Parts: sequence; C-alpha cells; structure tokens
Amino acid sequence: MTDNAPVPSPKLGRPGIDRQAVLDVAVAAFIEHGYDATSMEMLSTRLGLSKAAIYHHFPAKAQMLGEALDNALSGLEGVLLEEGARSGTPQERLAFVVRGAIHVLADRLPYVTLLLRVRGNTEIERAALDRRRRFDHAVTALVVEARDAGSVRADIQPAVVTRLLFGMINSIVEWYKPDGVESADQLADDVLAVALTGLSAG
Amino acid sequence: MTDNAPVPSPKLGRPGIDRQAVLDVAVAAFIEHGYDATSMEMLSTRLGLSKAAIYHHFPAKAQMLGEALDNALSGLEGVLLEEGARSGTPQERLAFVVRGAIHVLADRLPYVTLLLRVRGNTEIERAALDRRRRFDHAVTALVVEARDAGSVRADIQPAVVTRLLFGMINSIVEWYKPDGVESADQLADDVLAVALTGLSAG
DNA sequence: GTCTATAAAGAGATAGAC
DNA sequence: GTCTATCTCTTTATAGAC
Repeated sequence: MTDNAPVPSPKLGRPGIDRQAVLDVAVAAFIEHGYDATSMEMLSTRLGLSKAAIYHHFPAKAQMLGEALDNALSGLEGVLLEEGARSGTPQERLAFVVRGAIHVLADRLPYVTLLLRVRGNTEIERAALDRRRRFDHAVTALVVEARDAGSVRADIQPAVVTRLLFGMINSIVEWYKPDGVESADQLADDVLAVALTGLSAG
Repeated sequence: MTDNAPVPSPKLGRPGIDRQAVLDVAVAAFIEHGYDATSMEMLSTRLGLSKAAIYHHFPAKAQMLGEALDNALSGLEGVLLEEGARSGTPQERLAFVVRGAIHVLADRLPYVTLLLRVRGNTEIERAALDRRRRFDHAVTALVVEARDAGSVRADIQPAVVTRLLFGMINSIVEWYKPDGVESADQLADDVLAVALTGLSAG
C-alpha cells in the first residue's frame, strides 16, 4: 500500500491549530461580554492579530458562535445515544444521563457555558435553543418513565422536576473550575446525591 | 390640620409613572439582548419615543441598569433582615430565606433575572456582583449552622450545597410565568420539597 | 497568513427648538 | 416632555498589498 500524501507535520491547507486558538479566545470573550457585545476589535487585541486576519480563519463572527454551540449540543445529544441511556431501569438511565451531562459540562465547559447564555437573538441562536429544547424533552420523557416506575416523586410535575434538576446541573458552569480539587466524577456524585436524596441530613 | 399642597392627581414635577415605563421597557430589552447589546435606538423604538427623549428620564443608559439591579438586590437583602431569618432553628431560618428568595424572585422577576445575567463588565455590574456575593455568603453561613445542628447533610461542602441550592432557585427565572397556574407560594413549596428531600419517591 | 486602510452603518450622548 | 439634527466613536466586514 503506497501513500504519497505529504508527511503529516506541516498539514495541508493549514487547518486546525490556529483556527482552534481563535475559537478558544472568541468563546472566552463571548462568555465574558456576551456574543453581541464582543467586538472583533476585542478579539484581535486578545489574539495579537489584526481584525482582518481573523476573517482568514472564520468568514464571519456568527460562524464562531455556531461552531461553539454545535460542540456543546453534540456533546449533550451524544449522552442520549450511549448505551447507558438506552437500557436499564428508568432510574438507572436517568442517573446515567445526569452523570453524562455533568461530564460533558465539565469536559466542554466553555462551549456549554456559552450555550447556556444564548437567548435566541439570531437565527443561529434560535437553532441552538431548538436543539437544546429537544434534549430537555428527551430528559423529561425519562423523568416521566422513572415516575411511572415509582422511582421519582409523583407530587411534582415531571417538567418542573426536569427544570429544577437541570437548573441545578447547569448552574455548575458558574463556579466549576476544571483544575480544582473536585473532579468531574466527584462532582457528578455530589449532584446526583443532592438531586436524589436532598440536602437534609440522614 | 391644613394642607395646601396641590391635589395628587397631576403630580408635581411629573415624576414616577413615565420613568417607570421607560425602566420596564429597558429592563425587558436588557434581559433579551444583554445590557451592552441593547441600543438606545432599540429602546426608543419600543417606547415610541426619540432617543433624546429617553435622556429626559435617565441621564445615561448605565443608570437604568443600576436602578434595576438595586431593586433586585435590596429585595434579596431584605429577606435576610426579616424576623424569620434571624430567629428560630437554623433549619427554620434557612427555609425562611429560601422561601423569601423565591418570593422576591417571583415578585420582582425582571429585576432578578437581569441581576442573574450580569457578569461584571462595568463598575455598576461589579458593585452588584459584590452585593450578590455578600448575600450568598450570608446564606452559606446559615447552611453551616444548619449542618452543625445536624439538619443538613455533612458529606458535601456547605459552599457547594449553597451553590446547588441557589442554582436550583435561580434557574426558576428561566421558565417561571407570574400569571401561570403555579403561584409563588406553591413554587416555593415545590422547590423546598425537592431541595430538602430530593427527587426520589418515598 | 497577516497587514493597513477604508467603507458603511450604528453606537451613546448632546444642543437647542417647541 | 418630546422633537430633529448632529457630534464623535465604534461596529462588522472588505480590498488589496506583502
């Protein structure tokens, strides 16, 4: 088998590495200031590049947002496709999805943080909110199953349960530090414990 | 007792009513688009006023933000000053503060929503975040007391407990509708039930 | 792959008339 | 209390050189 492609070091059309650096800086700025309020001038300053150079990597500001949101959403959607979300008791599957969502949140923290800040002001944002809504509905369906199986309390509406549960999970982006003392696994344990059995002692 | 002040109908320097209308529209726009991304042009369109007319009511855009954030913060701080937050068992006081915070959130929904969106990009926002942090610390102190009294689980750090608890509470602004079927009292009951005893049945 | 220069539109805020 | 007109600065994006 011959392979006369160039050696992989310098790369073909120079994709990847620099583009990723631009995206990282952009996402961090979008989180700090909001997408609309982040100017290309600010990105160029942080990158040490001219504004025009940024347009070599991305055709428009909106595309940076789109890629970041897709990264977060495909991570969450991926949890629902895993085996643990599709087999077992409803309670086991719900716990798997909660753990999975927390791991995605920790692993892709900037992207998920950005997703949670989006309010639907552009077409790209609205499409992202739609995908997020579909994820929420899938989780709510799981909550309904778990309730019907008797493992989740029935005195509160499943949609409210899902909202409170993911309200708790999503709030993690406000304070979680990936390099801190708490690992994502430990974090998932804590959140699941609090969500299932509450804050009361004993 | 004589009273030669004018009848209260036309009001003196025409304060109040119109200023409040401007603030309401501004806060709604700040929530939708973010403070920085909301233009005076947008506010003027929504109000049916010229941009210049808005400056008759507020000297600057930043002042609208400042008043809205102060409204939310004084509401939350007020809960800590009430009798129910200062006497009783730690568990009772914590429950009182949670209920009070949920009522403030429901009663002043736009203002609290805006407060939760603020990220500290201006001096006004940083001052608001500082006041919010002081509120959080006061609640964490209550959680520590309740844990020491044996009524809150001791296997998770009090700061994490507070963050998860208020992550759940604060997420309410994302979906609560004041005119919906669920009253603020009912909502507070549900959240307190879930927070204390968890989502598991029985 | 990056630059300078620039276009065209929109930003917050002010002046001064009514 | 609201208006039109305007100032000055910043915005996203492009053109074209190196």
